[in-house]
Amino acid sequence: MSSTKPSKPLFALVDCNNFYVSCERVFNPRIWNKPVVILSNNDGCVIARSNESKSLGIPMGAPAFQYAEIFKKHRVIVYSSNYALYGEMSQRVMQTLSQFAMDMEIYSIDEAFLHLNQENESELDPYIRHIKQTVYQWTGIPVSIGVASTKTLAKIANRHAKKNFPKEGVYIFNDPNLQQEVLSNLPVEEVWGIGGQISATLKRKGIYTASELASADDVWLKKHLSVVVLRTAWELRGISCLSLQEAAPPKKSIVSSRSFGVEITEESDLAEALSTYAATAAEKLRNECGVASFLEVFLMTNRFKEGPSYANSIQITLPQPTDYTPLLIHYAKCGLNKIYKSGYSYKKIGIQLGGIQSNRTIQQDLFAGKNYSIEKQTKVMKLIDQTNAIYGKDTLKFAAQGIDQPWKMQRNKCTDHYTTSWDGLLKIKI
DNA sequence: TCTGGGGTCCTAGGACCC
DNA sequence: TCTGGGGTCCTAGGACCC
Repeated sequence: MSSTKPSKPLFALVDCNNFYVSCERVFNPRIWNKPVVILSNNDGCVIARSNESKSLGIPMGAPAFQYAEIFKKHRVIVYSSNYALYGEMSQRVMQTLSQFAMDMEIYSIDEAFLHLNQENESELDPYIRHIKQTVYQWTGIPVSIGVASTKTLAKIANRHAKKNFPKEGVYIFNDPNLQQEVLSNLPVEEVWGIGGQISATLKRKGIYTASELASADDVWLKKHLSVVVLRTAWELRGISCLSLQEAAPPKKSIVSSRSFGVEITEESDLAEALSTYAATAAEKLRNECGVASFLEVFLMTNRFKEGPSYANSIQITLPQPTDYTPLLIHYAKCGLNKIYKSGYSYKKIGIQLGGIQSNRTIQQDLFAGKNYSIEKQTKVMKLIDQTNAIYGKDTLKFAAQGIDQPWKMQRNKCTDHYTTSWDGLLKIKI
């Protein structure tokens, strides 16, 4: 028998506190300690809130127009979302975190799992606090950290830290009795992976808390729900079923869609918007070094509005997998033409690229002597991508995307692009 | 007037094959 | 009277996440 015992995995979940709000606060100390909310595209609904806004009872996802009174009454500071800023701040946080762990999974724009070595227990707590402190010092972003033997438990530890130890912002599940107590008090729908439908089924079975889910019957869970829920139950028991995904797996599909600033009726306007989203999706596709083998166009009227409604989608198989924007625009417009019906006011259009494979597969055709034009296409797109990367998005774009873009989304309260544009640099008055 | 966008995984069921 | 059975692949749709 081998003498080396495999060390038990230990996961830390690092989660940025009120991330979008915190990003804004880094560049604007005047909004510290004040209620702040960040709105979705078209300034539609609330997607991030400061603690002060949460205390005012403003829920996540609240339509902004329904809360206009409350915003006014409590002088809530309202911003449009500034994704250029948030994306860049996220990179800074992730880069900082990468110094502290051999293995790390970037789970979302504001969350990362770290794989910790099984430290001496007395050293673990100060180490975690050191990570938190360093991220704050280097980026200005406050984070909370939860540590446990599985990802699902680390999520719970993190939430527990945020809720019950906001000052420290750190919680480690290292006492089984305390862990059991936390799980007993945690409603099952707050467990990671348990949403509305599943929790409703669980409650019909008399399972209301995380600890009841942990001790539920495996066979029943598998039969009436799924292996996903079964895995979650195991994770709650401390058996790690979800491993760290260090490298982001290649994307299987890429979506680009937006609601319009104003509703539009003409096919020509829809085509402009669709071409723009096709160009965005194609750029993402090239960043992934992928080519798409089919695309889907979808189109819809305002689902919240009374009156005639229409929604449709169409899938188009491309003659050959490609990442070439003009071709994707062409086929997207063909799709639009097939599903467009006049007489409706449209609210949203979008494109999904699917059947994504590595672009190396297709480049082999180069050597076969056929399709030599692919080489040209690749050159052209590379040039455009590089130009836009250096001089800013849309420095070069396709005529099909339109000039006036009347459909463009509204972002009336957007802050400057402090970190990604020369014009956005902070100015200091002396 | 005004209600986001972008992903993943799993499962059931149909098509198809031998 | 009589209508196999088992396996695989694909797709649509459901559920969930941030």
